[in-house]
Amino acid sequence: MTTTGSSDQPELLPGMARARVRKAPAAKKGEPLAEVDPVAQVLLELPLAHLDRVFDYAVPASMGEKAVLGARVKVRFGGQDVDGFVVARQPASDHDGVLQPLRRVVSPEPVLVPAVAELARLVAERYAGTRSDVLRLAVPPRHATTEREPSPPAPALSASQPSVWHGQPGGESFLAALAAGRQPKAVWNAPPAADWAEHLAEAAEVMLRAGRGTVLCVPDARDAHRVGAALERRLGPGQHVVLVAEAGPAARYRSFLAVSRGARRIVVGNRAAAFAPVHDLGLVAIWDDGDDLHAEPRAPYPHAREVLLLRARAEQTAVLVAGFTRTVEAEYLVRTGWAQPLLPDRRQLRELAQVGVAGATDKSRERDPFAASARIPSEAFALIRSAVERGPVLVQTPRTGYAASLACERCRTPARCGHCQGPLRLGAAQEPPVCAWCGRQHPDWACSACGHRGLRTPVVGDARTAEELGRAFPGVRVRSSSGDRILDAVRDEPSIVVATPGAEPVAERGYAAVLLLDTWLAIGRPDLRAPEEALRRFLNAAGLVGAGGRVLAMGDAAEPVLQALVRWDPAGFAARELAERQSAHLTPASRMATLTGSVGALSDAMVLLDLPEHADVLGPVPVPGSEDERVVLRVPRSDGGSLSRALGEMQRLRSARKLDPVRVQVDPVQL
DNA sequence: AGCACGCCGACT
DNA sequence: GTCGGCGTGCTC
Repeated sequence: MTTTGSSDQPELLPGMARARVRKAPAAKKGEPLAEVDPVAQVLLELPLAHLDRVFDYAVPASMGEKAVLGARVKVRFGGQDVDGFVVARQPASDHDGVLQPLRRVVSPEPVLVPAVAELARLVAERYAGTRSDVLRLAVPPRHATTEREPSPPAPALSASQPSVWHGQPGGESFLAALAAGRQPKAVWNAPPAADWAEHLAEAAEVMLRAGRGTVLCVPDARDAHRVGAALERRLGPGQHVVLVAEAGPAARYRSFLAVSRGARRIVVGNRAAAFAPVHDLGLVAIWDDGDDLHAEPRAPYPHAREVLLLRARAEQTAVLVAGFTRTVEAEYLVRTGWAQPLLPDRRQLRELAQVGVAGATDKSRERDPFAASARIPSEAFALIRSAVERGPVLVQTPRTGYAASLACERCRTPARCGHCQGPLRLGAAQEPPVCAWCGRQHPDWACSACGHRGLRTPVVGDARTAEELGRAFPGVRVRSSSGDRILDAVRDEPSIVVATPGAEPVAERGYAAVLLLDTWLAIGRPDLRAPEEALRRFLNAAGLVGAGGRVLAMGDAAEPVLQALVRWDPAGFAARELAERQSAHLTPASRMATLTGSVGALSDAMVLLDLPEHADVLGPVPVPGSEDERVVLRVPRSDGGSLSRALGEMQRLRSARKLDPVRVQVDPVQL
């Protein structure tokens, strides 16, 4: 109790305020106000949905120059000090009451530029969250020491390098459109052996030479540094920044400031880089947009691709969505005519890599699915033996403990609910399997592909691969890259590299061969995105092959995912996936959202929720491993905006009434 | 989130 | 007769 035994009046006594803010002069009642625009509109850093609006504050004369647009400030709000950003300065306020003065300008550094403030609004609206949550992702924490350093301007550009887009159909016209200041939109599917980092770097280079900036989002810091190296090769030092949290707070803030101050106009980084305040933004690009790392795990759970697309529309920029694979979302951009597809040349493709499938037919697998002979068939050993003489061989193997649940016992097609297409999970003991989305029981489930009635929980892969290969190839160096021991790159010399998906090192001149083991495990996951995700993982490994190398997948050659791999046809695969999603009313043809919370909170949330007319409500179903339940909402894509608005409105109502929290996720990556 | 205002139960 | 429960509302 601060008032105990004291005759002070802490709420009113100016002395207290004076004591606390001695360094920067306090805003005292009666102090004259700034002559120009004495009103600051401040966006408060509060997590409450109903307070996601600006509040007006008086700007004392002493802060008139420092309380610039985008500056961090401290203000008094409801009796306590809160942080915020100045989002506007105005000559007057339309607020009826008397304005509180700003308490302090934390620093005059304009860290929230208007374009990013607007982007935060768009993202918050789209994901039914608050601007303040979005800004926590967008604006890195201040680092005062770093802020005192200047951001040296970029040196002169080095001379142009030859184009790497040369052999890519449509590539040069895309670059020409960038250079001409148009806003081309493209979905690029890289061919095997492509140096994609170099391609992205060149697009940014073209943009920079045309006088505009670029944001490049890649899944992780390793990829960011790879693109950074390519940028430095093409442009010389000091033209770009790598913006990743892994660099630590000071380095991150230093990079951020170099961008916000306009000293750098190319940013490559992970998902948070999508918000980087690049001046004169001309191009936004994303590599491997199917990678889960692009999905922010903190509220409001925005996806970097969606952030970039919102930004492209708001800031009138070009767009490049790139990857070895093509997500259904990217396919949707192509299908609607919004983006142009850039595909590898078919003839060239055959020369770049020879892709095949071996072993593990259904029959042999049924008999003994884990026999080494079935897992690594003789063709694979033969390929390793011949390839390893020419260079490194990559062996991709599923992670140990790879999540798995119900699939057809015979053909391993994931078991889905006939009603809503949700994945089936094991029910309680002695109970039939249940849909994870709508909760319906399926006592007489039968496989939609083969009619078989038996279900299995696929068993998990193993960690013995490296050991096994070491025994089979004595004298060859076998290394592994996975988990927290990830290799960045391997030399161009004979070796076998066993890696889990996403942890594959880059080979200097490409791998002599790439092997994909146990493909059915990834394909058969009971996830909406399992086939798409499996193909993505396979293509990402296969893409690391050197020109003229060989790729061999262990699995069933009739499996559509592997056929798409063999034909190197991610576009065709994405087109079929999209068609299936459309007929099953799944995202991206439909917009989906989940509500998660306690049973009571969920039920009253649904009462407060003013859903669009054509909304489906699935569930609620219990969330495994918690007391909570979850409702899945689904609307036609054209109603996506209404759904987001309705969810936002519901959250504002709930927040104002201090009701138990309900977590809202719009287009959650995992369902 | 705090903090105030405002109508209905068990205490001095 | 009061002290006090936390339901709704406001915070520039």
